[in-house]
Amino acid sequence: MISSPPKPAKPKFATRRRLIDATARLFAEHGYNGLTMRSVAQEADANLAAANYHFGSKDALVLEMLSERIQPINKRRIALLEEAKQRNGKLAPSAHEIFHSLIFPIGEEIARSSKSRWSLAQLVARTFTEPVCFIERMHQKFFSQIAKLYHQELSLAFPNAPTKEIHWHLHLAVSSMLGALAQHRRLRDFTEGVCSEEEVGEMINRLIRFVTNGFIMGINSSSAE
Amino acid sequence: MISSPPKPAKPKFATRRRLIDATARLFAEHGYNGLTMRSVAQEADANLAAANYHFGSKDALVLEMLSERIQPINKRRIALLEEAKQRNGKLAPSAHEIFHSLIFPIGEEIARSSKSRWSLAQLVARTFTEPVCFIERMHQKFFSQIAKLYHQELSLAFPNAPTKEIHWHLHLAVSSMLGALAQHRRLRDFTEGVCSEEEVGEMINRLIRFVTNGFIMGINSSSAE
DNA sequence: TATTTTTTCAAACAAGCGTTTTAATATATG
DNA sequence: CATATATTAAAACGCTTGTTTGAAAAAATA
Repeated sequence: MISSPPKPAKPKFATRRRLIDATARLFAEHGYNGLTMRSVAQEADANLAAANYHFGSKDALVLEMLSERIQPINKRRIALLEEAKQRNGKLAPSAHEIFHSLIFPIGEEIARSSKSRWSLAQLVARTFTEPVCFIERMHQKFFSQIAKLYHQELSLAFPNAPTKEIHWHLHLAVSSMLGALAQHRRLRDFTEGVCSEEEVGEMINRLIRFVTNGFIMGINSSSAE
Repeated sequence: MISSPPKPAKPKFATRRRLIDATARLFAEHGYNGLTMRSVAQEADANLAAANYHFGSKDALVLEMLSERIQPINKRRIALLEEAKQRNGKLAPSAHEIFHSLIFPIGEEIARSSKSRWSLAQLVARTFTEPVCFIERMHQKFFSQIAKLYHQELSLAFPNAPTKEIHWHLHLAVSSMLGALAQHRRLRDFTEGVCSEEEVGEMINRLIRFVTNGFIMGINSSSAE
């Protein structure tokens, strides 16, 4: 018994962890209003009061969960963008590289979250659709700066395109990305079983090409005019 | 007083009307779970029990509202599609005509609903995002057949493209449409005031071109390979 | 080991939910 | 006008919500 582990896998913050993970799953599936403290407690196998003890309120719990899931994705986006810029030397990254850096990180995270794979896709999409005002504010805090960055980068890639055109098409591209993430779980139904939502990588690659094509064609036809 | 109106604008179904309209506004803004019977009653300037009296339940009320708003759009879609087919004679409609018939009717309805213009855009988008199961079922009833129709039409327009590719790209196109509708109200913020959400017609036209380009380029590169 | 701090747990709180009930009122019909 | 029907209105019904409480249990510290 001497070789028994000195610290028996101490579950110090285990409850906190389980609460956040349960919140992520339930928020993705039911949205903010459909998520209840009791459902979180049950899903996390914790007491009803645990969430309020650890986070103070429902809002704070959801906010904590969202920033934990979204911040890494944004960091990876910026990293991939920098990578592409350095790879190309002084040349501006191509539209495909830019949209790859925008969309690919979400695919990575979806693949990483082993169980209930496409719940993260729903979660990201729901961040944009949820009407609760504090989520809107948070999303603005998380995404307004990164949107500015992408607009800037696309302006360098398409120096002849008017600023307004870039704004319009970037908006369409981002909206398409979010729509595709939100609708991903319906892929099988929508295609009558021809396509499966298991193929996350394929969907991400197709999505990147789709918005890249839409963007390039739209920008070119507007500046050619 | 002889010329007084014989029927003083009898408000027979006026309450019913106001209840449905209020439900549409509140459902678009807050979703199913965020919509309460009390908020509907207040918005419609009616008694709390009125909605249950006229419709029986919250579910029935929302269902009635949804079918009333969505069915005309679908009918217009089919009409525009038929129109394009007859205009082209034996030739299959182009991708642009097909996606025009899919997306344009929503723009028409948004323009028709004078006040709170983009609430219908949110409503349509929410129909696809809402997690409540009965809405999913209803949406399936309303949209599965029309999805089949569009797949069929696109197969005629692109006879060399594999069925799976058409399914994938149609799914991406529809997702993009829904994403753009859901995000439309954020256009001004997202573009830092450069673009305004008032320009519904412009956004619809841009959206049609965007998804048409994404679809055509994707399909061509897949069948060329 | 004794004591302090942190975490869990069951129970209860007021507030809001959809729905029902019952009576009053307006409208249409004979 | 009288009577039957349709609609409105206020109050209450159980039930669920987020949050709080106070004591028990566990963990950490000394």
